[in-house]
This record gives sequence, structure tokens and C-alpha cells, in this order.
Amino acid sequence: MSPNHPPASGADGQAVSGVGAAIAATRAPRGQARAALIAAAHSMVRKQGYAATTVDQICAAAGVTKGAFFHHFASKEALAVAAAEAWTERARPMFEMPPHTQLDDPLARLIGHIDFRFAMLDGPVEEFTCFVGTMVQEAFATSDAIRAACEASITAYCEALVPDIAAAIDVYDAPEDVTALGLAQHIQAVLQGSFILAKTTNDPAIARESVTHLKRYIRMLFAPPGAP
Amino acid sequence: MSPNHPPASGADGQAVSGVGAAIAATRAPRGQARAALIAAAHSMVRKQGYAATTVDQICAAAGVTKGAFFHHFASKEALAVAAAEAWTERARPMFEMPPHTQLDDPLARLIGHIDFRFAMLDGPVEEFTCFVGTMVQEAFATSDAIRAACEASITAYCEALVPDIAAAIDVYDAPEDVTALGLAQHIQAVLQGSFILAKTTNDPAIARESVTHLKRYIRMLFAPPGAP
DNA sequence: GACAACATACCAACCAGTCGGTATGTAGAT
DNA sequence: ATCTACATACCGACTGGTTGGTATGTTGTC
Repeated sequence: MSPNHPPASGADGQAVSGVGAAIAATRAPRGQARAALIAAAHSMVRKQGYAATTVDQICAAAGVTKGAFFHHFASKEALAVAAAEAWTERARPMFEMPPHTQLDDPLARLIGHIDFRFAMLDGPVEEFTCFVGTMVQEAFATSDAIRAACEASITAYCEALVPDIAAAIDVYDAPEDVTALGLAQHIQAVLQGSFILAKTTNDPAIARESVTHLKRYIRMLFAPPGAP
Repeated sequence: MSPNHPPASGADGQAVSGVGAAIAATRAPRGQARAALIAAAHSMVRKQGYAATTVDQICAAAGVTKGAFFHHFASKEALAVAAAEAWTERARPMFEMPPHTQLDDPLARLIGHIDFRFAMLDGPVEEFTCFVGTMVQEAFATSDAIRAACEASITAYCEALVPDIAAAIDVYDAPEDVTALGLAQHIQAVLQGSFILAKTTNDPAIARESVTHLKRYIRMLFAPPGAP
């Protein structure tokens, strides 16, 4: 689903030690090597890119040895695929947790989601950018397995937006050729593009500006016809 | 300026042999090694990413030896910076050449530019995506020289759009807080984001959909207040 | 004690960058 | 015009460190 900001804890509710730092202070507890490796991959690839991140670096950040790495993953590519799938899971809370998901109006829920994404655009760039978006840039032509895994993650994100958008299209009248999936993909495109701009300046401000335009567009799209 | 499609010939009007292919068929003529290396870097980095592209690969694609490479560039990073600057130059014709630049109405020129970018979204993905956008993803945190060079290229593109947008803001009335530079950056964000989506599917169609939304947004922004 | 979950030691391939040398111009003196 | 002196452009073998991956040993758990 391509989230950009992780919950403070892992999917299972247990904090993964040292992930995000360059090197794990402690050795990962037995049974958590796999999760620690995936979390380390998320953080390092977002910062350095996929090809520039070495297996050794990931192991060091995860507090695990190379033997553990290749016990759990057949190759660096296999880790990338698993990490893309895990990324989808890491995004799920984004669609269930926030308060705006309780609103009655589908448009209000959609705008609430955009606001939620806007609020994420803060702090160090590598902490709000998208793991799969970063990885697919490098791997789309060289590893179809990675490409497909990233596609699945992005698709899952878009499809999670579809119900609210479809409902908004029903309630308000949008232009004929606006489809729920198409608009969801456009939202994703603006987010991904805003991440790239933020990387060029190493500052989130330019990304917020773009998401503001996105929000205005959605408001205009679904404006009641007689509105001022 | 971050173009996405090169003119068929180099900046000096002479075709660079074999660039775009994996390996140059012929050796580059004396005096053209530098240009050939930059062109090879553009094509290989767009396909594979920066870190995954080796100096040897670039040399092979350019039809020159490693000796020539390090004669012209102090390091791989120095080539990256030079290639980012060259990318800006490669984009310039995009703002001068096309017929729509002759139109009287600034909004028509702007829409014409969007149409022009839309028309580029065709063929193999690595042939319309952005070199600096790809590179900055990987290098923003590890090489400030590369990051800054990519920022300069993106900024140049945005600033080339500013005059027409500013004129359109003057002629038509847009919302208060829309600035010319901000909208130019949003246009760039949508393009960059659409490239990422195209990479996930390995198909330009999803990118065209997003640019269509962008075009609609711009039309709505500058719609005459009394229009239907 | 058997099996999964690790750790350690190691390797062949690869990579950015070096270095001594050659080929091709070119400016100035004669 | 031709020779000398020098500069630029380019070549390709070599190197030291790195990389993804393997082979084998150890530890904890049921």
C-alpha cells in the first residue's frame, strides 16, 4: 500500500530494535531476524536506494549476521520482494486508524486522507518517502520480481482509496471520465512526485505545496455544481 | 530542466554513436568521448539507476575506454554532476521548439506544454523518464553534489514554466494562494510521480491518466469565473 | 536428538580508480 | 615549411577493497 510513515512499532506490535539507525546497538532477539532485516531494508533503501545498499549494511542495521540473512532469504532480490510485501502491510493502519475514517461523508473521508498524508510530510525526507516507489525506480527494468512486488503494493494502496472515491463520485457529480481508480492513481502519483521534489531540496516544504494543489483539485472536482 | 525525451541528435547536432544501445558498435571519434560518456550515462542510469550502473558499462556504451573516462571526469560522481547539467541543456529545446510556444494566450501555451509532455508518454518507459529525477532518488542523502545538481536541473525546468503561468494568473483569476512557481513545481511533481507509476506497470498508460488529471486541474484553476 | 535459527569463515567476481604509456594536435622559433 | 616543445586526448592492464553468495559449524527449542 506504500505508506510513508511507519507506526512506531512493527506490524506485530513489537518494536524492532535499532532499526533506522545505521547500526543496531544490540543483537536482534532470536526469532526476530527476519522482521529486523525487513525493517532495516525499509530504512536503508529509503535513504540510499536499493543498489547502493549492501547485504552487509542491512545485516549490520538489523543486528544480524549474514548467515541469518541467507537463512531467511535466498538472495538480496528475495529480500526486496518480501520487504515490498511487508511495506503493504505496514500501510494498512493508515486506512483504519485515523479519526477521519469515521466520517459519514465519503468526500470528507477522502479529504481527511489527503490531510493525513499532508501531515506526514515533515521531518527528515527519508522518513516519509516511499520504499516501493524508491525501489521500483531502480529495479523496474532489471528485476521483474521486484517490479511486480512494487506494483502490487502501489495497487493495494490505490484500491484502498477506491471505495471512498467511488462513493464521492456517486454523491457529488464529477466530470464524466473521472474514474475512482484513475483518481486514486493520480493521488499516488502526486505523492510520489512530491517525494522526489522533496529529495531534490532535502526539505518537505516543496512536497506540502504539491499536496495542497492536489487537495484543491479534489475539492474542485467534487464541488456541488451550484456552489460559489 | 529535466526533459524526458532527447532530440535524436546531440547538443552540437552530431549524432552520438550507439548511445541507448547496451554497447556502442563503433568507437567514439576523437573529441567526442566526453559527450558520448554523458549520453551513455543518461541512457543507462534511466534504465538501471545510478548505483547499479558501473563505470565500465558507461564506457562500453559510449565506445570509449576507462582511461578516457577518468581523463574527462575525476570520479563517477563528477560524471553524474556533469550529466545532470547536460540534462538541463538537453531540455531547453522543449521550451522553444514546439509550435504551441507561438500562441498568444499564456494559458493556451501552458496547456500546450502539458499536451506536449503528454505526447511524450509513449514507448519504452526508460525513454521518457527523467534522468535527474531517477538519480536524485538514490543520491539525495549520500552525495550532496549530485543532489544539488539535480535540484538545479529541476529548478531550471520550473522556472522556464513560470512566465507563462504568471501571465495566466494575471489574465485569468486563479485562487489567491496559487503562485506561478508553486504551480510549476506541482506540474513537475505530477510528471515525476507519473514516471514512477509507469515504472511499476512498465507501461506509459497509467502516466497519461495522471497527466490528464493535471491538465483538467489547470483548466479548472484558470476557468473564467462565469464559465459553465 | 532432530530440526530450525542462527553464527563464522571463506570465496570468486566485480568495481572504482590508478598508472605508465601512446597518439594526435598545436604554438613558436627558425 | 619544418622542427622542437608541449598539451590534450585516449588506451588498457593492474590493484586493493568490496559484494553477493556459500559451506560449515554452533546454539537453542520442542
